[in-house]
Amino acid sequence: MILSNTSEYALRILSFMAKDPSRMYSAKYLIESLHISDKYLRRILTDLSKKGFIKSIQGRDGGYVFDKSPAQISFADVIDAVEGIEKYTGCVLGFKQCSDENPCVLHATWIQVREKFLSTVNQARLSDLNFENIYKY
Amino acid sequence: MILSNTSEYALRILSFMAKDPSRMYSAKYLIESLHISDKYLRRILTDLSKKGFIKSIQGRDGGYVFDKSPAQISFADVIDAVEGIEKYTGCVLGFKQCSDENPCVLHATWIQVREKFLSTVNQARLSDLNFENIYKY
DNA sequence: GCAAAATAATACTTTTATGTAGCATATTAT
DNA sequence: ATAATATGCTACATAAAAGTATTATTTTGC
Repeated sequence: MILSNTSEYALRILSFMAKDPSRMYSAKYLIESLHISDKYLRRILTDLSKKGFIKSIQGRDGGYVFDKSPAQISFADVIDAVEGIEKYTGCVLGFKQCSDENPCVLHATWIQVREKFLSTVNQARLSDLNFENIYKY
Repeated sequence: MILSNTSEYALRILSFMAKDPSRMYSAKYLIESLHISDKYLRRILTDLSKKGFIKSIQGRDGGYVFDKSPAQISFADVIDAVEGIEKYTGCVLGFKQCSDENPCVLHATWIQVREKFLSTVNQARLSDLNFENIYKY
C-alpha cells in the first residue's frame, strides 16, 4: 500500500507542477518548494524526462516542463515508470502460480484490495487534483 | 500495497497453520512445508509467540500451536505485529499534516485505496480462508 | 542423569533502497 | 567567445530490510 520513497517523490513533483502545468520549473525551485534532497530529486527528474512525462530545457534559465498533458498521466503511469507496477500486482503471499483459477488461501480477500488499488491508480490523473493545500516542509 | 517480506511470511505461516488449527506444528515441519529460510522463519515464529498469536512448546517433541483462535486473528493484527500498520495509514505523499480536514492534493484519490485496504485487512480473519490450494514451493 | 530434539537470543553478513558527491555536458545572455 | 547557470552521468556512501551462523536454553524420553 505504501509506495516507495521514489514513487512518493515522483508524485509529489508532478502533482506540484500540475498546479500550473504550462510553466517551466527549475530543479532549484523544486528543491526549495518540495524539500527533497538535491541530487535525489535531480535523478528522479532525469528519470521522468526519459520516460516522457516532462522534458528538460538545458542551459541558462533552463528547467523542466510537462512533455505530456497532466490529463494523460495516471498515477499508475508514474508508479510504473519509477519503480515498476508489478510489485503491486502479485500475490500477497508471494506465490507465483497464484491466480483466479488457482488461488492461494488469501486470494479472495486480497484481490478486493488489489483491484481497488489498480482501478484507482489507473483512473486517477494528474489533471484532476485538489490544489487547495500545497504543503511545503 | 505490497507487504514486507516479513508480513508475507507471517501470513503464510499462520494461514498454513489455520488449516488444522488445533494441531501442533514444529518449526522443522513449517520450514519443509513453506520453504522459508530456517533462521528467518524461526525469528518470525518467536515474534508471533511474543505477540500472543501462537505459543511455543519447548523441549523434545515441541513446536507451535495457536494461542488465540484463528477466528480472533485479523490480517491487520498480523501485519501490525510484525511490521506495524502505521506505514499503511499515512499520507501517500508522506505529509504528516495531511488529513480529511487538511488534505494533500492526492488525498481524495488515495483515501479510497487506503480505506479499502484497512477495512479488508481489519475484517479478514484467519478462520475464513479457502484451503483448496496450499502451495508449497 | 543425560542425550536428543526442540525453541531462544545475539550478533553478524548480505542485499537493496535511499541518499550524496563530483565532474561532465549543454545552452544562452551578455 | 565565454561565463553563468542549467541538466546528465557515474560512482560512492549510508541506512534499513532481509537473511544466516553460532551458541544458549528448555524439556522430555530413555
